[in-house]
Formats: sequence, C-alpha cells, structure tokens
Amino acid sequence: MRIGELATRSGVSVRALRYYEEQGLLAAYRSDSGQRHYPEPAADRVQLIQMLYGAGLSSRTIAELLPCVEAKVSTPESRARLAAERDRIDAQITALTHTRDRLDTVIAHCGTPDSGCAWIADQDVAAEASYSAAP
Amino acid sequence: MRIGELATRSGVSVRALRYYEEQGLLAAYRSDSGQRHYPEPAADRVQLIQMLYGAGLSSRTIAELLPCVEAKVSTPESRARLAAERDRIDAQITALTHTRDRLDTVIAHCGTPDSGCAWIADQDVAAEASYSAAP
DNA sequence: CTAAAACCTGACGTTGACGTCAGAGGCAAA
DNA sequence: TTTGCCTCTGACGTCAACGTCAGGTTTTAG
Repeated sequence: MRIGELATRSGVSVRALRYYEEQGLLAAYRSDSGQRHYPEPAADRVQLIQMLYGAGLSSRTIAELLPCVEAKVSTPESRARLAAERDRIDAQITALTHTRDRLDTVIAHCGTPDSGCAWIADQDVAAEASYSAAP
Repeated sequence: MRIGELATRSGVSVRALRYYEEQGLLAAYRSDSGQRHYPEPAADRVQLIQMLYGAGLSSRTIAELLPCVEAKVSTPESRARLAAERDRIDAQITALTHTRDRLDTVIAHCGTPDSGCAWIADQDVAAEASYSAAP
C-alpha cells in the first residue's frame, strides 16, 4: 500500500506519516523509484501511534515504547518508562475526572434554563460573592 | 498580594500570570506605580485556570467559560459550550482509559523481569509475528 | 501517448503557552 | 543612601506536530 492509501485508511495526513517516519516511528519499504510502500499492519501501527500521541506522549517517548508495545519486547529501562507513562496517564485520568465533575456541578447548578439561576448576571449576587474578571 | 507571591502560592510562573491577564483570564488591581495586586481568591482562580488548561481547553474557551464556572452565571451559548467541553473531556477520559489498559496489558505480559519474555528480542518470534520498525 | 493524480525532497510557516532577555523603575532594610 | 530584590513593558525565542508550498519525478486512467 502506498502512502496516500495508508493516510486515508488511518485517517491521518500524508505529511503526518512522513513525519512519523522521520521520527523513527513508522518505517516503509521503498520501490525502485523511491516511493514508500507499507505492509498491512502499518495501519494498526498508525492507530497505535495516534493513541499514544493522544495520551500526551512525545515522539521520542513513543519511539522508545513502540517496540515494547507492539512486539512485547522490553528492557528494564523500557519497562520503567512504560510504568511511568502508565502512571502519568492514570494521574491525567484522575485530573480529568475532577475537571469533568466540576463542570457537571456547574451544569447541574445552572444548566437547566428553567432553573431560574441563569438570569442573575450583572446583579448584586454575582458582583460581590465572587472575584470577577473586572475588579 | 503581589504577582510574585501569587506565583509561588499557585505554583505557576510570573510570566504565566501576566499571560493570563493578557488573555483576559485573570484581572489585577494596579497600585499607583503600576504594580499588580491580587485579592485572595485569585489563587483559587489560578488553580481553576490550570485545571482547565490541563483538560485541553484553550485560552479563548477558558475565557468564555470562566465566569460561568466561577460565578455560576450562564447564557444559552455558554451552557452549550459547557456541555460540549464536558463531553469532550468525557471522550478524552475514555480514550485515555483505553490507552492505559493497553499499556497495562503490555506490562502484565512482559512487565515482570522474571517472566522470561523479556529476552526474546532479535529472535524469530519478534521478527515474523509483528511489523517491526525496520522492515 | 498524454494528462491528471499521486509521490518525492527540502524548506519555510503556524500555533499556543509560555521562557527569556533588556532596560527601566519601585520598595524595604541597613 | 545604597543595596538587593521585585516589578514593569516590550519584544523576540522555543518547541512539537504537523501545514503548506515549490519544483520535479512517477504512476495511472483514458
């Protein structure tokens, strides 16, 4: 499969795929004319890369952990990195959960238009009870 | 309280606080000489800002939603944004949970040094079973 | 065979949340 | 008063993950 097809299949841009190769995340066979050709599992690999990017890992970290995740091959150092990133993600989930709960509280408190609390803007309660953006 | 104290109290840099002001997220009183002075609740506000940045919101979005979250004041549009961001965070939590579980699987599979699966690198299993980074 | 579409390398542009530096002024202690 | 730290504005620097453009080659469809 050539780069365009892999791009549409995996939902990322052609530029991104070339960038992944540049970062050592995704290799390609080359035809005689120099065009990249990918085997089928490359699509899965791209999905995995996207997944790790989405979790906030950098290219460098992904490059270190990819063989570990894909081929189940690990060294003591990579295992430590793996555990560290897992814990980081866990902490991130906890933080996001708190943030979501906070937003939920706000939504529950004045999220329903008929709750009557949506029209207190520019009145005394809002003005003195809290630290506004315009002191 | 002046900017330095707020910075150490809330754990962000002085530069960040000035940036927040520039973005309309954090206001300050000014002394005659032009120095910023903050009331006590500013620390909480900074924590909240950090929380929302951490959830991936942009300055613009935070500026829109902050009065809503802090003063519990909302308009129909802000309520929609609020719900949208909540859903985005929820999706992010789901994705992160999947990523964490995947890492957990890897860790469980060859995370213990004595599991015997940590030394199969450069052997046949790894070579044919998966798509390595060097085809 | 030819034109369109896809691909190549190389290089510069973008964006957001700050970091950092320069030069000038403010403030409390000794 | 002077020392030393804090603060100010303004402006340029950074970094990562790409976007975009230029100029040229390759593949494919008709």
